[in-house]
Amino acid sequence: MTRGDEQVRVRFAPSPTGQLHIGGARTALYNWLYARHHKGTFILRIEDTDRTRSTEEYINAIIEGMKWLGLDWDEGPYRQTDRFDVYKSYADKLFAEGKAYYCYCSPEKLEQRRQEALAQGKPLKYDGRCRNRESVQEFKDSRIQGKNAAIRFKMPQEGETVVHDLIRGRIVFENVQLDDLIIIRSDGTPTYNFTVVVDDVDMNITHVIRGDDHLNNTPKQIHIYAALGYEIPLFAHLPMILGADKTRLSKRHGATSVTAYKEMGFLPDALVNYLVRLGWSHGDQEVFTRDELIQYFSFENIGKSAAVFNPEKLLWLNSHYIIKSASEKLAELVIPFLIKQGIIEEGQSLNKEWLSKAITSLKERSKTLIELAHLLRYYIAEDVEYNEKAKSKFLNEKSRDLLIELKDKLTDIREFSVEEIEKVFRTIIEKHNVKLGNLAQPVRVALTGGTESPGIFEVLEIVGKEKTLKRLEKAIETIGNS
RNA sequence: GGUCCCAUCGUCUAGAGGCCCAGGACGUAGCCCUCUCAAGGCUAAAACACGGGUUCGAAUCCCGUUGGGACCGCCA
Repeated sequence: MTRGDEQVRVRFAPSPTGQLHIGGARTALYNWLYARHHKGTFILRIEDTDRTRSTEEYINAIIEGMKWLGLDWDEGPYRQTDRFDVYKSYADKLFAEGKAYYCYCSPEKLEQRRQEALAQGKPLKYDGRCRNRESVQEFKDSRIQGKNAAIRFKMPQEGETVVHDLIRGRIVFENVQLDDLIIIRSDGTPTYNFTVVVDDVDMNITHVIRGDDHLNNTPKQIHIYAALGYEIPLFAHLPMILGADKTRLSKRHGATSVTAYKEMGFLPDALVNYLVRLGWSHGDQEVFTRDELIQYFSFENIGKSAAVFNPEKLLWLNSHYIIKSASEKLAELVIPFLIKQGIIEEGQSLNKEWLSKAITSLKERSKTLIELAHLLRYYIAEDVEYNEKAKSKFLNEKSRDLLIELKDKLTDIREFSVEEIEKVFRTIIEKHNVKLGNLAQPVRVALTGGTESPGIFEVLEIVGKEKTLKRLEKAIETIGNS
């Protein structure tokens, strides 16, 4: 049995030194899709061994982000800080077997040597001066003396290491290039390259799917897997996500966290759909349901080159998903945005059916939930504020009589519906021999404050008879006063 | 500097030697629809980085050049 035939076990292993990043989210997504496609296990593991930079807050943010995206995990979240004794025992084992050694070089000394090497244009590699000189006894003595030593892993110094990457194929590394990396710091805590391997071994990970910024770490990790006596997992290194200037996506390119996109009014499905297409494709298809993604996903269709993050396309997908979403669902999602924009009070409830109807009229005009909430204001608020240009262009003597007549006629109709309202409009424009626009635009300004809105009959119906008449009255007064 | 990776429209991509004077999508422009704005429909401009091979034939395979990126930590 080879690795590829085993029950798939994959993991997403973020470090909580920041929010869940767009790039991390895509890595998580690909892991998730791979696991779901193969009916395998998806594990969430928090790599928090950097105690100075990891925070509880970020751990929560990552977990919330994963949940929001709908990427559910089957095991975990495991935390590496809970597993220090595990790493320690593996490190001791390696030391006992002569596969690791203690290093007494101080961080300052090492940094100094690195600088010198850099200045001389030499490779930045640990020179291995502690590699062969330590015996177990000497180590114990040094401990007793209170000297803190780090533990380094003995890398092979000749030959080559081949990484068989599922996306990139065969990649060969010369072992001379490999550094004897530190696996346990002098304070006794384990380092990243060691903990990943130990955890992957312990959790029986079959496929390591991660960003290709880890590609250069892979040969080193392969030797650690081997030293631990574990079969090497299969690797898939994903191309990076870049900013518009083609450098690694970072804060200066704008919003980079999943949370930020949530707050900007994006739908999780839109983000997922956008992210999945950044590097992966299925023919010409652009829009996918989750089930389709799970069904179609495979490494074969993942590209090798880095992708530039394009907010415009995300926006298009988001508007697409908003249009496709049920209004009833959007009615729930938009509430926090209405509160934030001060359109409703916290705890204030709106008639659900009415709100859904209002949203149906606005969906195709909203690229985000923020925009949707903003447009909703003229349906919900008691009053509207006029856009100055719109006011001077449409609320004037030319429209005054039409508005008065409209108001009178609307007052009399029994049913305040699109059909009845339209009849009234038609009667008036025929009588005065004007185009619909001559009446619709002034009414639009009166009802919404501006010149853009859904169909005017629809707007009237949703605003309702009482408010419509009130706003028409106010518009007529405004004309009179100007 | 060393190592590794990558290279099709502005951007995401299709393309597994002939189906490609390169297809789709976002964006851009124009037109249609129309009470406005959208949505939708149609149309247009827009790319195989360069140079050598291999081959009857190359976007596709090989080599080189150039360009970009990542990593080289007692960070992850």
